[in-house]
Amino acid sequence: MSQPPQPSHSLDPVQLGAYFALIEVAGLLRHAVEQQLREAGDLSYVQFQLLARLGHSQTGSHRMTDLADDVVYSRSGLTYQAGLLERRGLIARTTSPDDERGVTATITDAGRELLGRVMPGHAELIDELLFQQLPREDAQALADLLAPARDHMRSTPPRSAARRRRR
Amino acid sequence: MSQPPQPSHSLDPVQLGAYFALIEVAGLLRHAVEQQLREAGDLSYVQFQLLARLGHSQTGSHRMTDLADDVVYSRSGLTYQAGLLERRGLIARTTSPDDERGVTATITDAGRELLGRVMPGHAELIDELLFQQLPREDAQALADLLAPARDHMRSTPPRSAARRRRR
DNA sequence: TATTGTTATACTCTATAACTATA
DNA sequence: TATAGTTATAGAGTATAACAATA
Repeated sequence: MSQPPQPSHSLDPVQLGAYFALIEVAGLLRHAVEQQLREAGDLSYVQFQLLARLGHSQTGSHRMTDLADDVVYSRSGLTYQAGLLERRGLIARTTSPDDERGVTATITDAGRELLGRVMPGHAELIDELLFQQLPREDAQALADLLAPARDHMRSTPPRSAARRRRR
Repeated sequence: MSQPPQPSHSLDPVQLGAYFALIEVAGLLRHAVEQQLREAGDLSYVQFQLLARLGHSQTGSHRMTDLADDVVYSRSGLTYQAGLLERRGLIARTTSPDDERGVTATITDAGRELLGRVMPGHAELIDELLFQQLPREDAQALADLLAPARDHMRSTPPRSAARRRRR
């Protein structure tokens, strides 16, 4: 084996610090937000994400597989969460018109209503915890810094690898 | 009630995008890292964090309460995780010398050894997923953007509030 | 034969409350 | 009386594998 030991793979202190800060900020933020969502609408964060995706889409609908890829990491996990949402009448599931195997989830009026009821407090909390500390132009900078990493992680390596392994 | 509606609390699209990107990047990153840690050392992320805190400290020790505040969100959660680590001989718990109520956790040689064994693959993964997409100076910028938010969330609002509520 | 989604199941993690011991 | 830590317990969430139905 003639590869160099692993000189490029070690993280320098700056990178390590950025990584830990990222994990910690997101963890604290998510923890706080989960409490708010639970209190305001009895929603877990995943359930909120599902409602938000559906609510923001043009049709209010998505296929289960797409939701699983976007929001959750396993299909059975999505089935579980979607079941909870459906039981509460916040989404509806119907077989997809174009593919009889597929299931299309659609947000209901009640779902939109709940989303609208939860969102203001949600935004307020995010604003308070994150953006009060961050000048507006820094929010843009943060988004720009994270976008390429997100795109890379969404597309390429570990998720598809895990998916392949699973079959 | 004469407060203004909530004009300053709504997030603009840039902020909303930054927030979602942050949550998503951290979530994907953490998910990938959790698999690596599980495979490389049969560690959960929290367990890794505990070992890392202890390993990076000068003495190799910390009080349980400090660890709970840093890494985990409830004391019983820490007791559980510390119990798992102790059972595997990766940490040791002793009553604190200065305060007989306290418990001091210390990383063992086996714990250091495992940390050392897990760390290269960990760094490699972070590098691949995050920093290959991020020029070095951007890593610094990211750390600088996140630091004030981290400090703010660590200190003030929801954790201490929750802690007070708990009593 | 491959893919979609669900189900059954087992497991990990987390939090609440009650409890013990020390300050 | 307050604090540190543990224990018991219960609940939520996740993943794996087996399965049914459609492509």
